[in-house]
Amino acid sequence: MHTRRRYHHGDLRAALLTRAEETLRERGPAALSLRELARDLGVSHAAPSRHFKDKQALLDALALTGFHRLAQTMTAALEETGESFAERLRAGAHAYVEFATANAELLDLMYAIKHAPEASEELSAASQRWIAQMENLIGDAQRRGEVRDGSLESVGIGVFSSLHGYASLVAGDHLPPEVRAQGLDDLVAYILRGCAPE
Amino acid sequence: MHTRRRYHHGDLRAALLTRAEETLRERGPAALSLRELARDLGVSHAAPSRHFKDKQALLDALALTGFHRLAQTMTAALEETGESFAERLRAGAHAYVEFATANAELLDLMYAIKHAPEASEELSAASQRWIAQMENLIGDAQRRGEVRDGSLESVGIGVFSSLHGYASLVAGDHLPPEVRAQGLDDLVAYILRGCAPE
DNA sequence: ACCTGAACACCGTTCAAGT
DNA sequence: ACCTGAACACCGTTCAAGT
Repeated sequence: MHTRRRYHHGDLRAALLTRAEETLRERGPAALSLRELARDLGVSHAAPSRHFKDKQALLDALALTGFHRLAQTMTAALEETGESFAERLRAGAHAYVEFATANAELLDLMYAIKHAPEASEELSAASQRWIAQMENLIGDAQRRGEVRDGSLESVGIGVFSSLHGYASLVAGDHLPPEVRAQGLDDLVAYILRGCAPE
Repeated sequence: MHTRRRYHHGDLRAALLTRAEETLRERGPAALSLRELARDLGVSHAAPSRHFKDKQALLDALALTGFHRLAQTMTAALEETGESFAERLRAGAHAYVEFATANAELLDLMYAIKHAPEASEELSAASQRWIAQMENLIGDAQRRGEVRDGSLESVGIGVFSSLHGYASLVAGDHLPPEVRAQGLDDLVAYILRGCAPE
């Protein structure tokens, strides 16, 4: 029992990320401090630097885990639904908005402007993965004749923008209550109109 | 000449906001420090607290100036264009995206989740002003028969979401280059389809 | 009214040193 | 490899005191 944990409880890197996400969710990004994380995990304040070269590196890693979880959520949601574009879009939209509201601060971090140059490559790849996911969805629907012709980009840009914009506005609590109530259903109907064949 | 400025150069509050926006733009939000602002303006580090009760209050005030400038920009853009919905939408979309790219960090701040409770009322009022602006635009277009019937909210939600989402994605550099090139034109066409009468 | 100066309790980061 | 302890140069905030 005493050889299992050498200095701390096993995997400091993972523990830091987990704890960081908790405080991010509970007390916001401004409250995130490396020293406090170290204190909470019973480790010296210099220990985190073994795993993250600086604070930004930890934030970048946190954002990356967010994208991975988002991709999983989306995939799971799309597997559990029907084949029609309307059903798949609705499922995807619900999953994205649910993730956004359940992880509002993390979503902010994921799409934050300031990322370290080293991490930004990995991060933008991750952010473009769900764009690709949506593009696949659109491509399939085009082949089924449920979405208008045109390049994936030209049809997709509206879908990404609508979904991301709505999720951001809802997560940030920037929509008046009248809009929020029926909002997602209205949005899906609007997206379907924007995608409908001519 | 020596009675004009007592301790500093006249209006510390305005000077703080101006300087803060400069460093926000040039070095990002993490680089914003009250002490450095005070140093730059040749004033003691405790002076800012006379005008902003804490750092968050300064950030909130900065976000508010952003909303005011955005509203001005939008109004100006809409005054210089034609009467058709297509023209007005295009003008508004261009203005919003231009503002977003020219003030990317500020936009992040404006829509940040974490605002002080006292300021959030004023801020959400400001954020809902441009939503109202868009709703007016939509209402006018409905009366002209250029936009489908339905409540302003149900038609508007798609327009806000699309515009805000696209602006955020572009400002944050989260769109692949292929998409960015023709993106705004594609987006406007998509929004028009989503709004078109049945 | 508006600002200063000192004080307090925090930060992030680095680096020799320990195991 | 992984972590500690001390050190350095910063922070935000508060508060008596000055003009």
